[in-house]
Amino acid sequence: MAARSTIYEVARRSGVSTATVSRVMSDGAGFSAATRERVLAAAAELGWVPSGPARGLAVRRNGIVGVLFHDLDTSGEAEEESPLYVDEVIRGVERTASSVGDAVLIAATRGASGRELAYSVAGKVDGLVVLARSLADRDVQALARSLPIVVLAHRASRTGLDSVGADNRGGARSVVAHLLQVHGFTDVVFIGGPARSPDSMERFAGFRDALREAGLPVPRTPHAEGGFTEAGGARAMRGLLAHRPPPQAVVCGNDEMAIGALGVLGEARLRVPGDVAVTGFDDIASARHVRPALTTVRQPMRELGEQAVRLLLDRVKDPDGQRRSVVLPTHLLIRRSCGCQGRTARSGRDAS
Amino acid sequence: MAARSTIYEVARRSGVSTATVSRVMSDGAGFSAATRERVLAAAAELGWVPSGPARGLAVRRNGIVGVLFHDLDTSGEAEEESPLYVDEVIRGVERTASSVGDAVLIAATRGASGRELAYSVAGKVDGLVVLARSLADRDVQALARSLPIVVLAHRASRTGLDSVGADNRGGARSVVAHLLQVHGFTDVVFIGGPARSPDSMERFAGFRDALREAGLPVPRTPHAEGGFTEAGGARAMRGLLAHRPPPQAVVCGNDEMAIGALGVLGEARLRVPGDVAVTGFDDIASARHVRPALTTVRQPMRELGEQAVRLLLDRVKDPDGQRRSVVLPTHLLIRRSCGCQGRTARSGRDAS
DNA sequence: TTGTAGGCGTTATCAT
DNA sequence: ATGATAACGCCTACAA
Repeated sequence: MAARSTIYEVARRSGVSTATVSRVMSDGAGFSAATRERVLAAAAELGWVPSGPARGLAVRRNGIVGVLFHDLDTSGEAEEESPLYVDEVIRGVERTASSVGDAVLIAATRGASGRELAYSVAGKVDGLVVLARSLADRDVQALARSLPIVVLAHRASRTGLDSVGADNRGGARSVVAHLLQVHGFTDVVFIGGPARSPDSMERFAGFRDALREAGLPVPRTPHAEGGFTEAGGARAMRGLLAHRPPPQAVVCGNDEMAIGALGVLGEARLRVPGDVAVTGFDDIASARHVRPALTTVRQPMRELGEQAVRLLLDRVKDPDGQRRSVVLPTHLLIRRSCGCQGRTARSGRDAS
Repeated sequence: MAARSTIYEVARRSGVSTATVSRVMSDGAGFSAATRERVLAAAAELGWVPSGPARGLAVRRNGIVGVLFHDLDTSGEAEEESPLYVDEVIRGVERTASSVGDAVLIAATRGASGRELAYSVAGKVDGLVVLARSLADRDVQALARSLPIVVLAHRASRTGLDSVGADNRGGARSVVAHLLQVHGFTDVVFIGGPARSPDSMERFAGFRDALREAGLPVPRTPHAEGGFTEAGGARAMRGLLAHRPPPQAVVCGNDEMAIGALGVLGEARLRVPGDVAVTGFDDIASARHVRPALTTVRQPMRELGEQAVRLLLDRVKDPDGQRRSVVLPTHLLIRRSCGCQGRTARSGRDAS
């Protein structure tokens, strides 16, 4: 592998100046067809790839948007937090970024080491979308001073930045209302995700909304905590069963925990939905493959990523425009695990 | 959002030269504690984030590794090619890249537009891992002239570059051998992925190996083609059933197609594994959630990404070192869909 | 149509 | 311990 060649070599080889090479490469005008051919030929012969950094320095734009997300320890242990969610968001980001010719820089923060990485990434991109819990609020604020940032799944109010999120609260409220109204349950428990997850908190709030509206007692905290993982959901379910009679329904903060709960209920010889109903949140692929198929709330993960990039690109163009905050609707997906046969309803609301 | 500040402003504000600021930021030596404090304070006040491109230009290293993969059209249509595989690979790449402080630039190619994107990405990274079918061979070769590249899931021999892949052939051979030897099947069909997919071709080769070794007739081409998607697998299965009596077993090129086939068999009132056995490949999450749980071959997707980056980083350090090619072992995962009750066996081989 | 030259923000080499 | 200053590779007026 030869060393990277530069615009100077291309210029010399094709007998023109670097300015002309640059013009040719940027499809600009101001050169003859013959010149163009010579330049292109020289470039091809040398296998020249223009330096992104050099160009970025010159035009003050890198053509890169960054995504910061949270990942568990690199230790390779069993507990994996819902990679599917993040992956879908990233996919959305990638699609809309590449539709305008931008590439996507991704970086996962893991505890303390994340701060450094975040700053490093910030220096390389034109803008940053920051997922929940990937970076401390004060660092987000600090970075926001020098580049456009949109936060995703944060409690928007706290940052004052452009933000996008899903209607977690409304979605949770609608599954729970379904459980209470259609199935007439009165003994319903909630298995939450990580305590500080905004998503988990909002979903629990929706859970409480539904109970309150039904005139049932409203718990102050989730009945158990499963860290958004399948193993965690299983553990939480086991804990629940150890301390009390089985509830009529268990509402899980996400699908993986619901799947974990399903497994434990099966081992305990409890029928789902016959003995206890189960619901999830997100609608990951496994939700419809698991048996019974999981009643859940779909959140538009990919669209979240897409919207985030749209806001970001707009912000890059207009750094001082008005702040925007969009919340995407969620949809109730009724399958078997709640006791229904498979209808579908909708819920959620649009945004500002 | 203020404009990005520069090292000059930090230098002026802290009353030192840019050289000193640079030294402080790079944890180097050669400055007093007091100076260090002043510089850090000034940097914090200004919210300064060093410019990645500028630094990259100066040190000739960006701290970015790129990943090029293939994605279907952005049209948002139904058919999604196994995102899970790519996501896992990317995750592996991200983990080992970030373990050395590098960030990851991802870009999906979609048909023709991909070429341009690929060249643009190549200019921004220190090295590139190129997944199968994301870029034409000649372009890979061209890019390889100016930066380190490792190909993933290519037929290594064709490129002459560092490469990593999984033992697809051995894995496929082992499931099929299981079907033939343990279950005594003689009428087994293969549903392949995209015709030009190296992975699919290798798996089909393994399928043929097993038949040949068992003294059974060996087909020249897959019995059907399902494009690696769930919908495609369903379509392929339907086609098969329309033209012939149900086979004893259907071996699918990947898990999503197997899941699609499972659905169609159910609709056709054929029992799995009672009437026909089904196997997959990859071991995606849904494979163990679907009923019956899918007998499949696990390929170490994340490790593929990790290995790729290791080779890449080594290559960056030693551009002229010897070419390396690693093939990771695959594992047979026996579950229910083949007719067993859930044992587990292994298969595969290591590499050079 | 084409060339010259300054600037983009850092790092690194010499001096001091 | 600190400061000038020349790269790094490209773009873009400004000239010609």
